[in-house]
Amino acid sequence: MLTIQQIKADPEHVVARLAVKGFDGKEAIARVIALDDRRRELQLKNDTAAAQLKKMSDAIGKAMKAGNKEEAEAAKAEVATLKEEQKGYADELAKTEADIRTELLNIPNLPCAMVPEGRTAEDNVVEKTGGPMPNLPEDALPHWDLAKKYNLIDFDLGVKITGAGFPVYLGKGAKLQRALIQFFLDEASKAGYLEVQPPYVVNEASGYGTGQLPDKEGQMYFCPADGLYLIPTAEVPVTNLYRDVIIPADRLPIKNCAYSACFRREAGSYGRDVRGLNRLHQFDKVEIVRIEKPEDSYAALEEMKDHVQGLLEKLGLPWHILRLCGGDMSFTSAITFDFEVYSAAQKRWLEVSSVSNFETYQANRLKCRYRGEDKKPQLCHTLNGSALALPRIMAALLENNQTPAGIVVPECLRKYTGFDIID
RNA sequence: GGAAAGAUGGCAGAGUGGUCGAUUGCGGCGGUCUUGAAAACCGUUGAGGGUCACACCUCCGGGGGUUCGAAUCCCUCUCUUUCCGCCA
Repeated sequence: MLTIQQIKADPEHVVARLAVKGFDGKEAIARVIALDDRRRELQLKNDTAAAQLKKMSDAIGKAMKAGNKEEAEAAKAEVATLKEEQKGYADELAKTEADIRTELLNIPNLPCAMVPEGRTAEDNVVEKTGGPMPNLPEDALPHWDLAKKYNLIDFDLGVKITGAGFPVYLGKGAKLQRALIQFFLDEASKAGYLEVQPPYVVNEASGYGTGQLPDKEGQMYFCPADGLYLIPTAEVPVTNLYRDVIIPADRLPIKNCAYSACFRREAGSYGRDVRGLNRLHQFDKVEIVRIEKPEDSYAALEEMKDHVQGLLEKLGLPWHILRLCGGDMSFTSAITFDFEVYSAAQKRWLEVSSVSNFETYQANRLKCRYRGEDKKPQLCHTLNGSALALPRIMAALLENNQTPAGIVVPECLRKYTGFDIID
């Protein structure tokens, strides 16, 4: 969430930036400022009363010890009214603080200066394009047909044992999945990311820490008996490793990568978007997460983009990078770049990675801080990116690499798959 | 699933109603000594709010209560550990 300091420093600017995200924050910001003013006022009153109470209690203690019974009793009576007064302040203070938090939780992050204006995905800016565009014959098959033809994925079996959106990978399909995971993890390790294996289920505090709660409550699978959420991305457990910690400056940057299964309810999706591997309830992803000093975070973001681009280059897929416009960005992000690959038989671009800088927005919720030169703890910047999500990579690979002889496995994966063609 | 114990500062670990935000040890930082280092010794070392800066206030897992006064007593929730059972 935004910090009070951020908001109070320049409220007009905050409202203006929120507008870029299509969020009308004028009233909410005004409410936050009013609440905070009230909070300070109450804080002062409460502190004064509490200090007075403390002094009087000490005096009573001393009187008791000295044996001045009557004096102590008299003081007790006096304390009672003051105590009543102080309790009133304390209660209202607590309520005001809770109100501020509620307001802040519902205000999205500010898009940074580089974010283009826009409402929808149509307004995203194509920033860079690369990779060889395949030249497929007219009768090229979409990946769901290829998956069936080569017995790589059984969607119906998934429906039987679980439901739609939970495919079963078989044989070379399963091996290709495993190869991709290993390839991605190895590449991340080479780039200096520490590999982490996190739990796939997290508690409520972690959900709030990275901003899935309360914003995307309905998008996560929830286990009511235990109050736990299935992770929608490894970003959640990995970033939350740094919740409530103060990191010594010399330990930054922190670079972690993690493979995990990801679970998303995807309520409200339908149509061609969900066909085959395009949108699943469970999928695999390798995620990279960084904790940075504020002054380093944008350089880190570039490095992450280069890393993702490198993966797509090695896989030989046609890709482009979108700079998301304000309206298409997520609640918590300050800037996001989406990577899409071209799925040649479907003739459409598929999102395979999303690389974001959250600046201090997540860190403020997480209370993830570092101690710099001046000894005072201050908020870190957090970043993350997919490197990469598997299903659409799989879809594009199957479609783009189909030949009359079979599906050609990219060179970089062969040492993991143990085969170079699917036939 | 059954039983017990516990939750205190970066860590370990005291503290059972009155200057306790908290003894002490380790670790960290600064210094003395040393050519340098180690050892030893001295000092320092939590977070949040608030202030120009002080003052001041809050925080001993969360919430509630008793009391003039709670880390300490009571209730409740959560979590952790250990033992038994079951099991990969």
